[in-house]
Amino acid sequence: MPKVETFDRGLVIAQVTDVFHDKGFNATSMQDIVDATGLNRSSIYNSFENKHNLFLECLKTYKSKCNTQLSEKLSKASNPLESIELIFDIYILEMTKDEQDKGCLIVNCASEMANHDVSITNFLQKNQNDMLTLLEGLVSKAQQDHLINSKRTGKEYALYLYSNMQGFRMTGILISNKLELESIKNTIIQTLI
Amino acid sequence: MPKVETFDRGLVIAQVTDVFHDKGFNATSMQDIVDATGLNRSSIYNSFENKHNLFLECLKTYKSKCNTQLSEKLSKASNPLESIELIFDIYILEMTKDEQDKGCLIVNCASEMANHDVSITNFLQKNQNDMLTLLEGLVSKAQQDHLINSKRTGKEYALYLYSNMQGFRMTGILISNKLELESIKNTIIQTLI
DNA sequence: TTTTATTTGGAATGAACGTTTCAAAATTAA
DNA sequence: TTAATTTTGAAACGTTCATTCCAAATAAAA
Repeated sequence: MPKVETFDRGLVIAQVTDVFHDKGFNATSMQDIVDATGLNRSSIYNSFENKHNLFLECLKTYKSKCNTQLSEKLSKASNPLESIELIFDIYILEMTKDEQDKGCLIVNCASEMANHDVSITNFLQKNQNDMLTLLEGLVSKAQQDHLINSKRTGKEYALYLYSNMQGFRMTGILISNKLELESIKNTIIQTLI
Repeated sequence: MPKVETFDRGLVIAQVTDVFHDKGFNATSMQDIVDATGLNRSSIYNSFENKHNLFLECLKTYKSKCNTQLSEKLSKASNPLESIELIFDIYILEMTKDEQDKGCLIVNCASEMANHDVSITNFLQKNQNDMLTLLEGLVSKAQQDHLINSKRTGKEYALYLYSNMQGFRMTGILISNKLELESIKNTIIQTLI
């Protein structure tokens, strides 16, 4: 019976994500979103409820796309230490692609909205847990293979790497020099070996 | 001849900084600032020109207060490696003081506004240079005293530490567990010794 | 083809935004 | 005490904000 959505939901989310990624949540207006998508206001509200929900959906899609891209690349690594290195290589590639980086949507969101909005904070907590679990798995496996030292537990190194990933993404906003970024990466890895 | 400002400019800046620190630039309204200071709109505009200028002044005051606090504490360190450790200890103290941390005003500002506003970007660049210079000085001195290894140059370790400081401040927004934060700090330092 | 459910276009909503205006109040130098 | 100069208070400015409304357009089901 009903008329059906004519637009490509995935494309729209991608377009909106670009805007949010560039300007952040608060500086992005509904008008910006209308302009970026070419959709009518009504269609946006009809399909995404409101700005907040739309942002949350962008966040979730961004996360799952990052995870997909990550596991694709990591599958090509020959060992878990190389996997960890690859994570930073992916970031370096992204940061040096454009002259100035927008940082990580999720890190930026944490800086802007953590502890202010319940649903956002929940998302960030869950994202953090997922990342820590992934990292701990990699570190533990690498420690079993004696690729990473055992001065600290897998949990501790996971936390260290997680903190470094956030710092790395922040640093990349102002520094886009490949050599400097690679130096940071190598120093981070140096701790593990 | 003139009537003179009756309010304490330093206090007002401190009050406004609290609001900006908590909510960020875009989510803070002039009404929030009026409420926080008890001043009249006119007085604010008369004394600080506009919201943007006011924010910039908060940012600069925040930076210089941090630097003052930093050099006070660092002067008590018995050697440059201890100084570096103290930097992270100060952050840990701040992060665990309140249940949930607001992060670093400057890191948050970088995430929200870098590469969007010229005067802000200039401030951030200058702040980054100052921090890197300070860190390089500490590392180089510590290397001369054989407190820090020479696997990498002072510049490289400074960059590593700078990136880690940003990550540390971001991590502290969601994690306020002292043991976890100390573990991260110790792992960061482990690289140097 | 008609019915039914839904998406659209475009205008309108009221609230909140940063900023301005201007007369009144205040203070110091003359 | 007067004159000069600035800060205040309170209201108003025009603009933009997120969101809503409703009629028109649309498309699948009957």
